[in-house]
Formats: sequence, structure tokens, C-alpha cells
Amino acid sequence: MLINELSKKTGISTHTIRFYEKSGLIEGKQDASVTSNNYFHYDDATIEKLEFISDAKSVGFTIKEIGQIIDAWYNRKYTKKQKLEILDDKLISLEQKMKEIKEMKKQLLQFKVDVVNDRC
Amino acid sequence: MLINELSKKTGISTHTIRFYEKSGLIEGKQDASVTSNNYFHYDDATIEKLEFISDAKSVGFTIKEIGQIIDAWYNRKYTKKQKLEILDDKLISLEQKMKEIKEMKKQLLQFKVDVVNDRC
DNA sequence: AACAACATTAGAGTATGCTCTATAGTTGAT
DNA sequence: ATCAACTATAGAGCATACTCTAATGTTGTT
Repeated sequence: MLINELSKKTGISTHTIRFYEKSGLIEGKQDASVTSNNYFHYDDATIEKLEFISDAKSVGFTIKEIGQIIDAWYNRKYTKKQKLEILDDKLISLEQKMKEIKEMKKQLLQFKVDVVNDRC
Repeated sequence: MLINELSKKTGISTHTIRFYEKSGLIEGKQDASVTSNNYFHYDDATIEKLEFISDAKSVGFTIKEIGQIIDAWYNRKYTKKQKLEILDDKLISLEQKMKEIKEMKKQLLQFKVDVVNDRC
């Protein structure tokens, strides 16, 4: 599919898709047999990747981190061991985020108690 | 205390502290009786606030959101009801973040399974 | 052929959250 | 008096992650 279809299927703008491509997160293929244009073609795996990118951004991963994960997932540039290391590393950072969020929740609940009791 | 002491006690640079002050997150007081300088003085509550800011940034709250929370916590510009609404709103967004992180964890664990089984 | 709707690239512009530089004045110890 | 170490303000610069504009070319339908 071309970029417009990809954009419609993912809800991500063509501009942003091109930005992600420049950033190395996704990769379209140009058809060498076609000489009249240099349109990029994307496969279904790219849809999956873009959906993953959205989710990963939500949890606070940077473009760089997302690139690492996608490479660990899809790419051949890492060994099995390296891939597992990257994924474990990200899992640890998720645990850390979770812990921080739980702490913040406690904090905000305490603020509520303070407000209710006119302590601030 | 002056800004340098505040910086040392919190580990946050004077530049960043001034940035937070400009952003309305904290507020120092100038001593009107002193005419030779216009130095700002900070109290212990400001230390608490800065520590809170660091924690809140970690969980992904923006400066604007942090400002709202600090106002709900310390300020007199909201009614009790409004304060509780703001805090509840932030608690909901923490729940949302938590959910997203759990989903991402599942996703990464699945990636690991795929890697182990040479499915990618 | 003409037209809308698509495609490309390069690069400018925006928002957020710092981070640093420049300039100028103040404080406190020697 | 001098000097290091502080203070303030204004504004420039930077990294991240987009977002948009401009210029130019292609495709597909009428």
C-alpha cells in the first residue's frame, strides 16, 4: 500500500509517517521495476509497527527506544541474546515507571486527604 | 534560603529552578525591607514542591499539569471542590498510564517469546 | 488535455522543557 | 579595596517530536 492508505489505516498523518521513516522506525520499499515514479510501498507489518509506535509513545518511550525495540522485534541486526537483553531492559524500565506511578498515586491521594481536612 | 541553597538541597540547577518559577510552579519572595538587592527567598515548602515536580515529571506529567496539581495542593485559587476534581482527574490519568504500561509489558513479553522461538 | 488527488524531497516552523550565555549588580571574606 | 562567589534579567541555543509549506512530479478519471 502507499502512504495515504497506511495513514488512513493507522490514523497517523503522512507527515508523521515520513518522520518515523526518516527516524528509522519503519521502512517502505520502492519498486525498482517502476521507473516513472519513486513511490514507497508499505506492507501490513508496517501497520503493526505504527500501532506499536503509538502505544510505546504513550508509555513514554522515546523514538530512539522505540527504534531499539522494533529492531529487537523485527530486525536481523541483533543476535538473539542482544534482542532479549534489549527487551529485558525495556521491561525493567516499565517496572520502574509502574513503581513511580504507584508512588505518585499515593501522593495525590494524600493531597486529597489534605484538601478534605483543610490542611492546605 | 536563596536560590543556590535551594539548588543544592534539591539537586535541581538554579537555571531550572528559575525556569520553574517563570512557569509558575514555585514562587520566591523578595524582602521589601532590603533595598540593596532583589534576591528571592525560598521556604521549605518550595523544597517539597521541587521534589514533587521531579516525581511528577518522571510519571509523564507536563509542566502545565504539575502546575495544576501544585495549585490544587497549595494554592488558594481553587475551591475545595475544584481541587478534588483536579486531583481526581490526575488520578484517572495515572490509572490510564498504568493500564497502558501493563499492556506494553504484555507486548514486550510476547516479543520475547517470539525471539526465543525464532518467530522474528 | 485537464483536473483532483495523490506522490516525493528539502527545509522551515512549532511546542515543550530545559540549558546556557551575556551582562550587570551584590555579598562577604581577606 | 579586591576578589570569588553569589544574585538577577533577558534572551539565545538545544533536543525531542512532530507539523507544515513549498516546489515539483505522477496517477487516474472525465
